[in-house]
Amino acid sequence: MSRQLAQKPTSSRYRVLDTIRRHPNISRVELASLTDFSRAAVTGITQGLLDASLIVETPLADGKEGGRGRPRKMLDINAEAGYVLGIKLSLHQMSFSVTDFTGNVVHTMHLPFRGNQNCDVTLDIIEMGIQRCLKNADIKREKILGVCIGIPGYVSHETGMCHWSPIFTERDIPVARLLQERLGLKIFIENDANLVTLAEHWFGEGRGLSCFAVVTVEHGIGMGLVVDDDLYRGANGIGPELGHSKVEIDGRLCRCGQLGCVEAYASDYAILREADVEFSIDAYNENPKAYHETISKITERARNNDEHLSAVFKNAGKRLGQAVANMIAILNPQTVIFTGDGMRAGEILITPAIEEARRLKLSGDKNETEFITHIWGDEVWARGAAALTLQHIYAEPDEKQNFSSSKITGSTKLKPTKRA
Amino acid sequence: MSRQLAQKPTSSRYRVLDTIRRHPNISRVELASLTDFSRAAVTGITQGLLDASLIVETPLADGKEGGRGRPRKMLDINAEAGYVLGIKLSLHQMSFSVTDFTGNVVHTMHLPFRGNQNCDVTLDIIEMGIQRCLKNADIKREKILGVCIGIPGYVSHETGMCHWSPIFTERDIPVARLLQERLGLKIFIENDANLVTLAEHWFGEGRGLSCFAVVTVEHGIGMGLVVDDDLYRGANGIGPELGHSKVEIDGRLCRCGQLGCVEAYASDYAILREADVEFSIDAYNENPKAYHETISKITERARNNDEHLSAVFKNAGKRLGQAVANMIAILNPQTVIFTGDGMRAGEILITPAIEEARRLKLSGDKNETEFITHIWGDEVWARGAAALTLQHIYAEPDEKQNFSSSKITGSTKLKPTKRA
DNA sequence: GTATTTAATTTTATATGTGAATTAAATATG
DNA sequence: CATATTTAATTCACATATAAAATTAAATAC
Repeated sequence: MSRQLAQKPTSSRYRVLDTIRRHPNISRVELASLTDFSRAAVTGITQGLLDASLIVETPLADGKEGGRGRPRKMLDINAEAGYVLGIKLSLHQMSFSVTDFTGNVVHTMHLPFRGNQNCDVTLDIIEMGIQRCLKNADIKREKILGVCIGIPGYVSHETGMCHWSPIFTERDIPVARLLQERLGLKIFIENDANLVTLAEHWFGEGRGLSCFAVVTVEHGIGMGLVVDDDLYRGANGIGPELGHSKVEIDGRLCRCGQLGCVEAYASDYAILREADVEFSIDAYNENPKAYHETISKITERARNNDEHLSAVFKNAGKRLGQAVANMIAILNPQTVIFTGDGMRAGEILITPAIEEARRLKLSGDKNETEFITHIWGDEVWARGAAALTLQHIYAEPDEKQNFSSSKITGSTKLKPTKRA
Repeated sequence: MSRQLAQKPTSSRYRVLDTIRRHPNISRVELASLTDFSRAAVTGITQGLLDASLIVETPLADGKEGGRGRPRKMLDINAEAGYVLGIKLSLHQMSFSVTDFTGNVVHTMHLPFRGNQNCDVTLDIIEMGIQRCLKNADIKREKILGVCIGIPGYVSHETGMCHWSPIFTERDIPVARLLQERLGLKIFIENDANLVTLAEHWFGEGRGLSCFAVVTVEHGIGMGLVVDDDLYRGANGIGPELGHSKVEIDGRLCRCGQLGCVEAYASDYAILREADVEFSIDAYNENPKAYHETISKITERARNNDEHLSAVFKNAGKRLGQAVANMIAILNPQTVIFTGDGMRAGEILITPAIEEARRLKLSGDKNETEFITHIWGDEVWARGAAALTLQHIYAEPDEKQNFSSSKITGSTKLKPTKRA
């Protein structure tokens, strides 16, 4: 069991790279004060990173006027130091994205796909998709530092196992190991909501926050949690969940078989059910495309003041707010970020949710939890996949220069043989 | 703002001390393998700890037969390396306990006390109590390594501030600083539920678990959470809570002013209310002793099959179980430990709670959350206070032998006058 | 009594860091 | 315009923590 990133990494290399990432166009002196390293140490560490081409010296950015004294030499992450392949599995398609070393998406590709198939078939498609994506993006395989796959369901990042997912018919699949054997690339897997959460932390509304929750509203209600600047992964690597907390004991039937889960009130299938649309709970699996179209149609009608439908959305929102209020009452995060496809419904769902969550909040509470809604682009999960992979790359030890090569590399950098 | 233990400590000293604590009567070789230090490093580090008298060499414990080869020299925490003073503030009394360096309680003392008084008065009593407790225990002040105070309410360990507590009339009191100034001792403060949680982690049912929740049932419903072997302290240092999560939207009135909180169903005042006892919500503050006696009486009657009362307890338990089920659905901890004074009600409250929590659990879930009930002794919080203080002591750097004492102090430590 | 085994320590080497002094490269000033 | 000043970055000397290998220590097995 190759433990992946069991501890939050604290190597000097990680700290410096992470600080440069969060403060682009930074000087060594600023780095020293932000990282609490001495200037001397920063010189050494950045030299190593420059040698490895992970960072580059860049001109002083506009607006940062230089005063007196020796001008600062600014540093930045080298976007071309390598690339990350992010893959998202969902029930109706696979998405492939290549991001550069700063987490920017440089190429995206979608493959049609029917989930809930045999594991080998799915892995075949993934493998094929990776080849095609790299070819389309015109990126050499050697430049890929890692592949990260976002999977809905119970996924343990640490062990690389997928314990259960709607994507696979089997349980407990060692996805990371199997793909590593097929491809010879570093493979990471993670729950899809966690990837979104990580993306918010690195690039989105969670920047600078050390304790916040993300609520994703889509086909189901997902959740991610950052605690102490780290993803909360719960026991056995199974992270936090919101969808199956109860908003009404023994209430509506949920697709999990339980009664009263918030998903049974606020997810898209629950909304369809309340809207009296003739879709069964399994309709999504049977024809995801038609399903999505129906959702869009209904959302549009609710927006246009269809009385019944807007009441349905409002009530779904209230129920979501109740679940979120409970989560806040328990965890007291700084901020709750709402995101996901369901945000397309916009105010008709989220405004009632936030109102209800505020209404149920302990009054007189000093530390007000802040609510943010964030309509994500399709590439958010890919940036999360990049962030997760880059965390690992940042944490790797410097690869020592192999001085034994051919050329007599001159004296400049060679240490004089120790002890005269 | 002196940050207290912002990061989980990882100094070699901490790792070794913590490992010895968790594995009493351990040899250096075992230490090396458990800590991942080399044997050489362990020799050095333990030597330093022996010099500082924080650990001692002890004879091989029974049952650990020595085979061939050089016999192991076993190590243990030196119980007499120093003492910790733990103080618990509650509305009707203050408790003072002295624990030794292993966290064993060596002396306990209670002072009658009426909470909700002026801060200065309370601090006076604390100061007086500390003096008296040390005298009674016959422990010299110099042997006290730190004082840790458990306070109900919103307490930030990191800043030493008490933002709100039923104990004080004022808000935002820098308790740690004020007492430090009065006493010249290291002062730590922490939420009382967190101390119980820490005690479970170090000494109780949480040993060896890295992610578990503690639910305390007393006058209110409290909660503590250990994530990744560390106390979860939420945003602004305000930790997790369970009491004000809702089990019925717009249900019963809670003393917090909200409707439907689990406290309004399962705490002792809620039980009194349901039992139709003529106690107001404020009765506790007015006469805690009589209040406790009433609770005991009612509990006894319910145990003896008073039909109405046992239904009241059963329903309270179910409500508690519903809140716990939601907490589990959200956080997915390995284990939930029930504890607190309310455990005296025993099966008539907790059995229905656990049954209800199990009933509402996502079925087919691989990782079953385990439920444990733990009837604590009165000294649990004191051991938590000890654990918290010892964490800090463990993390301190070794105090270097001061070689400069009498002999020719000379130039060694003096900085040369700047710039020759 | 000697070989073997296991534990602990010592020795030597190395990595990583700090603080002080130095070097570098600009602006400010008389 | 030469020089002082300022700020950034680097180099140097030293401290510390750790590991790997060799050595010493203390027991049992034969």
